[in-house]
Amino acid sequence: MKGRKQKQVGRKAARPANVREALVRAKPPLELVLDKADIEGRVNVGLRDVARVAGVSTATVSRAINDPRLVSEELRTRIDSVIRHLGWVPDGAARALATRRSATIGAVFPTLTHGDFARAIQALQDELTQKGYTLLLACSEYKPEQEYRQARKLVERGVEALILVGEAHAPELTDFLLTRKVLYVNSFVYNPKTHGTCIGPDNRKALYRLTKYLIDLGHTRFGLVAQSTLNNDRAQARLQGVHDALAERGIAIQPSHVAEGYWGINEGRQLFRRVVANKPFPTAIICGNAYLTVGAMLESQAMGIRVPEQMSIVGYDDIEIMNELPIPITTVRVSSDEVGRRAARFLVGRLDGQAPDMNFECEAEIIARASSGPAPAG
Amino acid sequence: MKGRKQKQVGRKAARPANVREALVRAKPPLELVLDKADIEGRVNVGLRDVARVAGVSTATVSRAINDPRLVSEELRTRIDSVIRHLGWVPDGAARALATRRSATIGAVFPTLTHGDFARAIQALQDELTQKGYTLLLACSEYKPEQEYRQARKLVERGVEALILVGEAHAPELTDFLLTRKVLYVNSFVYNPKTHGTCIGPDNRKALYRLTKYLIDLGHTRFGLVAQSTLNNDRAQARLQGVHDALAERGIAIQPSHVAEGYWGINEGRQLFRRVVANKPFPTAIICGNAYLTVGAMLESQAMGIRVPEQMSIVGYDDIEIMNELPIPITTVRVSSDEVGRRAARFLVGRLDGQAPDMNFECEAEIIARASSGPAPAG
DNA sequence: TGACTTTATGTAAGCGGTTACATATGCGCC
DNA sequence: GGCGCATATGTAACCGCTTACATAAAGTCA
Repeated sequence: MKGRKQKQVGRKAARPANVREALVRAKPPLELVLDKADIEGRVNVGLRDVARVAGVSTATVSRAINDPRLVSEELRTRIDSVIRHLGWVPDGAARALATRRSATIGAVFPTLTHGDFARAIQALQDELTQKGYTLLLACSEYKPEQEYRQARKLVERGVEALILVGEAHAPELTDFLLTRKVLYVNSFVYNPKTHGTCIGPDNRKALYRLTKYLIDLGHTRFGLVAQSTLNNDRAQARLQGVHDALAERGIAIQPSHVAEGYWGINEGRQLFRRVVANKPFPTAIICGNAYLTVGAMLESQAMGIRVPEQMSIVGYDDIEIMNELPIPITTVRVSSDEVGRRAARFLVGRLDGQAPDMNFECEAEIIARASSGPAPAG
Repeated sequence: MKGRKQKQVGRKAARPANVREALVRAKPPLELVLDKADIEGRVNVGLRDVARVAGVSTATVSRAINDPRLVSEELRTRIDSVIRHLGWVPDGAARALATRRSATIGAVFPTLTHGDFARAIQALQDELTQKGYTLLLACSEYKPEQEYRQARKLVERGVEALILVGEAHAPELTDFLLTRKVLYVNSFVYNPKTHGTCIGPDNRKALYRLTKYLIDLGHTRFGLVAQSTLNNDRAQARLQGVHDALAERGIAIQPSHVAEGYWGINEGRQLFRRVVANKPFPTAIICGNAYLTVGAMLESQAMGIRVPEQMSIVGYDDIEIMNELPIPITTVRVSSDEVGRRAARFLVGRLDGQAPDMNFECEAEIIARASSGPAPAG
């Protein structure tokens, strides 16, 4: 690194006494001193410079900014003004190193482009900022191995805790967290049986209940526009919920009425077409996420299917458009905000040595709208 | 801080020679040494421990991980295995402090919940990760003063550069960046006249052209479902573009045909109702952002207005649903990905001492769809 | 073969803060 | 007045890495 200056032997020894004492005694006009300090050649002002110019020790400056009560009124104001004039900003890395606290919390989300994750992140951030922490964010793109790498990097960056999504992680990651004793939480899931604290909805239960709701409406022929369960334990759990509810009533689902895909309105359309291609088509379609649902709904309308008279369509996740389409869609609402906020509070609490290690189940509420109704007669 | 151990006088002096030499000569089974190291009482393993266990100097370990070519094959593998066994993760803060490089870039976005910002952020992150940087993210919630605070905090955290959105910032922020000589870019805008590099579409021009496109279709009665211009220079510029185009043809817009609001489909609906309440209603409605547009479109359909026969509706920003509604919507497409990617490349380039300081205008393309057509006769 | 590179490693001084411990001063009270 | 204690400041040793400089060993070449 070429920026580094030549050895600065004697720096420490040469400076303090004379300069400082001169200052203390003479108290030259502040401006003058500042200019001098500027000129002196150091690229970045440091706490030491503040101390020198203010004529105090580094310890006092440090105290003045971290716990002002420890410093006399007079020095405090003097130091403050020097800081302002010098435009000094404390160096986070140095502070982190010295205190061994980074006041940073990391999060690895599959993606930012899902509205619910975005909302959770925003809530997370608000909450953390409020408590004096910073969020360090990374994306796994639904790849466990990338999740592992990112989490590692975050730990390397000194995060004091980690927020993950889901409960299924690469084994390396679990090992890593365990051996390093990293505090973390699995968000967007509720499954007390797995390792680690979890904060989120019980995905299985949510879809179990949604399915039962449809069964109670008399439906027996179901179709699934499912989200790929690859590397997505939430989607898996939801699917499980559907199957559990159906099995309970001895209802079988025809394989050709199940289509699995990723994400997006258009994808939803395609999958929907595939599902309804096999007559007699299902009277109830359950979709795996919000955008797939919107796609299914739009396609059903394009195909002239009457909803809910001929067919009920329900989804998961309650984004605004679910309620704004010509036929508002029945769905499951989970407060992503709450997930984010709770996760933040939990971790901060633990870091501050409070808060028991407790799982938290977020409400998953069925919002019944016009897209679902009784099964058509016959 | 109670975690700190008692003064460790003599630590440095006492350790190296004897222990190390013993190791080098004796080469006891690795496992044994590891246990010992574990037991030794230090909570976190550090590079020093790795060095000690591997029987080399700290410098060698450092080199082995940062520039392996400098270390002999033999030592390299020995060190690697010790690192793995010890589960050591280098301390980012210490490294940042020593190198005075954080390999971190900060970004302050108004919100994460806008799809285009989310996409830009994701692109940003991908690109940065690829180049070995980390993204530190913050939200301003459209408040300049919060933007300032967040940016400051990011600088404190040691970011080497900053990505902002828009060109209008709190004066304190501009000052701060200037005096601290922080590298930054204004994203999502293109206006070479302002201070700082900008990367994004020319918002004014984009809507100027969109408006002209409508004028060329024969429209003369315009309505605006505008996004609030408060603290949003992009929205302002877009509005300006509309006005410029209209002024050029001497077209006046009736004040009652302008409604301003924030965000959301529902908001779009309300604003749309307000605009069309004043007969004769406009034959062309220009909306300020994607969700307002969707709202306007849905409401127009709910009201039974025939689009585009009676009225053209156009928007800004091309999110998926714009193309999936029964009447696909004409809009302006800006590649948020590109904005993010370019911003990342630019900053990384500058940091590495390449890349000239150059503004970049992203294409803003008009995507003509079914929602716009010739003005109704008469 | 000896002076001169090159290559592999070690030594120790930082990086810019924090904080334990030492010191100095002021105050209350017997 | 002297003792104890609280308050305000200073001194300097760390935090866990990197890296300039020093050193030693192994080529290279005239």
